[in-house]
Amino acid sequence: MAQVSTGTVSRALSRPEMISEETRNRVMQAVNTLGYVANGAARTLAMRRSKTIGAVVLKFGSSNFSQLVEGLESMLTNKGYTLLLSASEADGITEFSALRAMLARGVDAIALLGFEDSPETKDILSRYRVPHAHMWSDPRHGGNFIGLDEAKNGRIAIEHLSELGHRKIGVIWGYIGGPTRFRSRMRFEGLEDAANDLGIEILPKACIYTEHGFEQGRKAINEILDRQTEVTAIVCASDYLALGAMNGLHLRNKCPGKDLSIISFNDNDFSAYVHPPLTTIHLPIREMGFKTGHYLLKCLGEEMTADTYSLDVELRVRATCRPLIDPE
Amino acid sequence: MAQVSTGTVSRALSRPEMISEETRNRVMQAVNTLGYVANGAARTLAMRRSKTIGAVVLKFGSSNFSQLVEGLESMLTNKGYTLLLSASEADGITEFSALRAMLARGVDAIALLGFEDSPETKDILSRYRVPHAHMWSDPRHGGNFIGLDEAKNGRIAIEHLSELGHRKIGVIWGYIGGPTRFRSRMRFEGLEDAANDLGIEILPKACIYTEHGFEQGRKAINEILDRQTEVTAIVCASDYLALGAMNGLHLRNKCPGKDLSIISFNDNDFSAYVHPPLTTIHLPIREMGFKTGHYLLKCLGEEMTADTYSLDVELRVRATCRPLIDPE
DNA sequence: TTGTATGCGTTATCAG
DNA sequence: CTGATAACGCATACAA
Repeated sequence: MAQVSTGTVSRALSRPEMISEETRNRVMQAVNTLGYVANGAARTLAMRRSKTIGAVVLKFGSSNFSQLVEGLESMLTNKGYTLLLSASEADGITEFSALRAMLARGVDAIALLGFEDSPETKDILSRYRVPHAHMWSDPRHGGNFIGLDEAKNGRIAIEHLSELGHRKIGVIWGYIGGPTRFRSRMRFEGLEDAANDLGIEILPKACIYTEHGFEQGRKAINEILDRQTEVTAIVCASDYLALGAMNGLHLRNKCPGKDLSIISFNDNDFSAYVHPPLTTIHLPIREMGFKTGHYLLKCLGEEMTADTYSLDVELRVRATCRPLIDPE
Repeated sequence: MAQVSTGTVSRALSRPEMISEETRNRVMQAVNTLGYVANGAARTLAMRRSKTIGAVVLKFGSSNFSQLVEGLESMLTNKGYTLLLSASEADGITEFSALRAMLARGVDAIALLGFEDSPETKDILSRYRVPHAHMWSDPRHGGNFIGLDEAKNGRIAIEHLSELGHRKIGVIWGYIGGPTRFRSRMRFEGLEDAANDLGIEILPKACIYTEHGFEQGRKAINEILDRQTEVTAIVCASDYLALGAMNGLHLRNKCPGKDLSIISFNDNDFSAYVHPPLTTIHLPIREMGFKTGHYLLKCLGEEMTADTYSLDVELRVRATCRPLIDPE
């Protein structure tokens, strides 16, 4: 329609500077009236690059699917990439098969969440030399392990409680299986270290180790209350647990933040919406998505501006209603 | 390596029944030791089908991104499809450009959320004859409009309040722009109709029309309380508003569910985790994702089992702590 | 600056 | 049942 060869059209679209203004206009004209959209499969085949990043998010408890994916996606879109998502809880979708499917789709790089790092996985990943990153894992393991300084997170919680005057505290901790265990463990170690440093006592009788969940939090706080300890504050591993604990307190006519302080890490966003406000340590999940995208695109030789995404956690005291108690 | 032609390999992989057992084994053997994964781009090019569904979720207020996408994704994965996601809030990502990008990627079908249905959009959609579905829109508009019976939802709220004996109620309603406005409007009409039918009075002085959000809910309830009306219950359009309203009650030392009943629609999941439990009308968002996937795959000629996904809403009374008041 | 020709890795058609 | 061969629609090296 523009009276030019296919090659010229191709160049007009992907490298306009190589084409004279006149022909380019003619081509664009035709493109518009025809509503022409280049065939991505053919382009991928020819260029051996799909401009697509795969993300496979294996099901696990409190995975921050939504925030993480949002962060990753917006980063990629800005650079002209798209996100191929595999987050299925369907039966038989294993680590390996999900990965295989991604590779078959021809993704340029892969973001992983909740992977066991099995031999098979490692094998297929290395065989295809696809850039990949493990999200929410231990950043000390290397460049493609994107994650938080969990020990620091734990420390922040204790420091905050210490400043408020708490001396005897309890812990409701959530069990997480698999490779993500580390983040739970690290955070707890940070907790313990800081408690030692600051002269805070973690009463074993006020510590519960349980599954994650609202119900579990409620049960846990009940048990702790039954044990009649002297704790003035409880650290919860996740906001699910914390909200359950709050509810448990209410049910026994105690007021969170007054009779017993609760501080928690918020993996999710909803802990912002409870009353009385929970003291939460905000984890930068969305930013983790940014950082993952940033890393992968850099691996692909994309020009990336300086890494401005800090993964520092941020303490957000949401105690606008009642202050945490001062035990003195 | 298996001493066969490429054609045979292709068949061994995608149509095993056409191949003798012996050669098939030989091929599989080679596939395994080689770690061979077929090139999806080439396959797509040859078959003119990508086995990929695009979802473009335009940013808007309380979109249930996460649940909706999860539902859609699990449906697709079960049928061997994958999800190409575009949910960016990046600048300049318009309805049209997002759609274009999807088409360029060669998706077989498209799921839309939050679309204005502009002329351009319609044009490109019809030009490419790609099966598509509008999620969370008015199901009365046709087969590819997947959504809820919002009028019924409104009615359910009123019926429930009526059964509990409420006679004078208020409403905190959330404004949503764009084409999704309908769901808000429909729901409200259902509310009004049912109120008329059941002899319930919606006091204008206890009605607030506002943006969605936690803060907005808090302000709204404050205003309503200031107006000193006789309402015994408030219907909130979304759980964001409801949680804000709850908080507002607490701040004025009133107890939700005792001094004033609150009922809300829960678009999100977190309203399950508050105290005292909110009476909520659970909206089947995830199921909407299922249904969308079901519809699109059927358009693509996929064998689908009978449609078992009901989009009926479900009233979930979470009043395990304190009952709604009986105003008699 | 533009046209031509070849290759990208499959699937599908058609013989054998 | 299997092998050759021609699309599939684009990018690119090379020629003009």
